[in-house]
Amino acid sequence: METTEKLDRLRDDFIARMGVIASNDGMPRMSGQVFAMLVFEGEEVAFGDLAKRLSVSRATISTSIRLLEERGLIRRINKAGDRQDYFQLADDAYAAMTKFALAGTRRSQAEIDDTIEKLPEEAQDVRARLEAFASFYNAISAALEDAIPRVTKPKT
Amino acid sequence: METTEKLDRLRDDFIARMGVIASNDGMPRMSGQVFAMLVFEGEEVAFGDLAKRLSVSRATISTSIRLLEERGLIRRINKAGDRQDYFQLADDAYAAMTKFALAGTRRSQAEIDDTIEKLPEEAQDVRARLEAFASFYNAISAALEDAIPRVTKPKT
DNA sequence: CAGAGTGTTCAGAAATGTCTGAACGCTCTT
DNA sequence: AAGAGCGTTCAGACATTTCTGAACACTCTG
Repeated sequence: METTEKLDRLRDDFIARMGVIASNDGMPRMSGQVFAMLVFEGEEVAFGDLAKRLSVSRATISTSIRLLEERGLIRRINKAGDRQDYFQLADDAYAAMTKFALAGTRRSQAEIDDTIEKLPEEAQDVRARLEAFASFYNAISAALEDAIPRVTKPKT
Repeated sequence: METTEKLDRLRDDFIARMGVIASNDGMPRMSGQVFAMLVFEGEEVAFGDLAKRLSVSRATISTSIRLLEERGLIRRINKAGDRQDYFQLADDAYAAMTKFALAGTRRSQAEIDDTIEKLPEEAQDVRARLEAFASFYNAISAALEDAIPRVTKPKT
């Protein structure tokens, strides 16, 4: 068997799995697959190739890419003399991913804190329980924060 | 205004928000709402009351509860002389939640590692990129692991 | 300037996820 | 035994998310 063919099968399998993982994490499956493709390839991949190799319409690629760009996970490259857009993993994709998760836990904590503030004085017991819940999100946030430097690409 | 009414409004608002948070985290909205209700109430809540106060069928409560029990977030209580089941937050609900998230990141890492193992020798560059991806999940896993003791309820 | 190629948008189709109502097995009461 | 009340299951209704195809604006080429 060709080593190229083998790599192709492996890549497709990898992409499929990452799609599932993405959708478990509350993210569109397709965005996970685009991300996986870029991880696997390393080199810049053209917009049109993404659609072709993932067997999906250009419209879908467009919206998937918008999400990934918004989160700072990929970057768009404009090659001079080529009308197509190319894409590549962002420099600090993993740090960006962690920061995004962190923003989520912070937001959750803020929602709880907001409820706590509105509680009447008498509801001491409710307050204590909500504070425990908020502490949980706080601990997770702290953990993610600690992780950021560890996932950040060391400067070369 | 009655302080009880105010609490009721606050509770409903809290429950609604936690439903949204749950669904953002890739978990059924209803499970998040049941969880929120139990956090807010503190005391045991009857199966029937959950359905009534969340305006949802008993079937829905049954499946929501199954999920929460499987994840170790709540516990079921059988009161002698009462045919209804009651529910309460599990002792270490937040630790269980963290462990569940940890299991997810570990699984993701394992999927990547599995692909890495199958890579042919020649594909050094692909290997390096997948390893970076796996390291990311590894760092997050480590961070969550560190968080477990911090979210665990201190023994009284 | 006409034509081909690009990425984006959006209404609607398709797929997926979630909720319900009815049927069921169980236990307790009468 | 019969009946009432409980939690579970599952097919189907419903709602939401995700994908597509067509229309569009833009740019480059001939």
